[in-house]
Amino acid sequence: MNENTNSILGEFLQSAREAKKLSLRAVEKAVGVSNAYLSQVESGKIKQPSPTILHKLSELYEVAYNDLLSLAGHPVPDDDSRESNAPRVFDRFGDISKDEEQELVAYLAFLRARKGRNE
Amino acid sequence: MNENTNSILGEFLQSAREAKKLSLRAVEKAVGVSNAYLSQVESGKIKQPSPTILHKLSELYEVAYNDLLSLAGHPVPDDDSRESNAPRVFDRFGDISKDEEQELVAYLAFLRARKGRNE
DNA sequence: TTCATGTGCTTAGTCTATCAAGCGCCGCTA
DNA sequence: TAGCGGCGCTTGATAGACTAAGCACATGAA
Repeated sequence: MNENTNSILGEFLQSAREAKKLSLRAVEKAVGVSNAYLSQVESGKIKQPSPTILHKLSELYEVAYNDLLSLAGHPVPDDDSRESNAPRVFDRFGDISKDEEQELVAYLAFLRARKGRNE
Repeated sequence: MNENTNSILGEFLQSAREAKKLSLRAVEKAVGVSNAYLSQVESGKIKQPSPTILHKLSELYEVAYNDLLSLAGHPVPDDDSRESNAPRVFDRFGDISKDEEQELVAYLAFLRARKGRNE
């Protein structure tokens, strides 16, 4: 009950990294996650890396983000958004009212202003 | 710098809960998340609840899990299918980055949640 | 040989999500 | 009036994600 070398997520990530012929430090440089942490994830010591980190790795390794989410034990969106017939809040970006459009425009301006200021 | 009390995720979740006429303790009972924690999420004190919790809430409140992920700032798996009918509304801005699009989607959710509550 | 650089790994610490316990405030009903 | 049960909220503690620093081993030059 103690030794967990069997982390499917860890093994999967290690395979993907080696397939790309990348060292832990190369990955650290590429995605901004410490090699120490990556090592622990691959060895199964860390069980649930955040979606943010999984997303970065999925892009680097060119594997499906959904798969990593699933392997990490996070709920995967498409899986059961179909199962429950929850009304989608955005049925698609499609029908946006004039008011909403105006607010979104303002908000986008705000986002860009803020981004320009930091960094 | 930031003492942010305005959390879009928090307001959205509060709107959804009140729309269902549920107390924090009722939600606690339903999904197994402490009312203390729910209170902090709604007030914006907690920034990034785990996908697992967001998923449970999305089912209870009958809102899209993807939307909650987005509001919480977690990467959302790309639905490549909707790439094609990207919102015409934003054409005037030229290119919108993925990040920006995600923030706009989140903000739209917030707008609509707020409208629903004041109605 | 010696030095330099790259590798995976360990450890100590920080930060934050999450919970258990308990507070004070209401609206009841006896 | 007292008391009860539900309400939102605060606080202290715990667990686990994540990093900085450094260790030990390897390779390959000078």
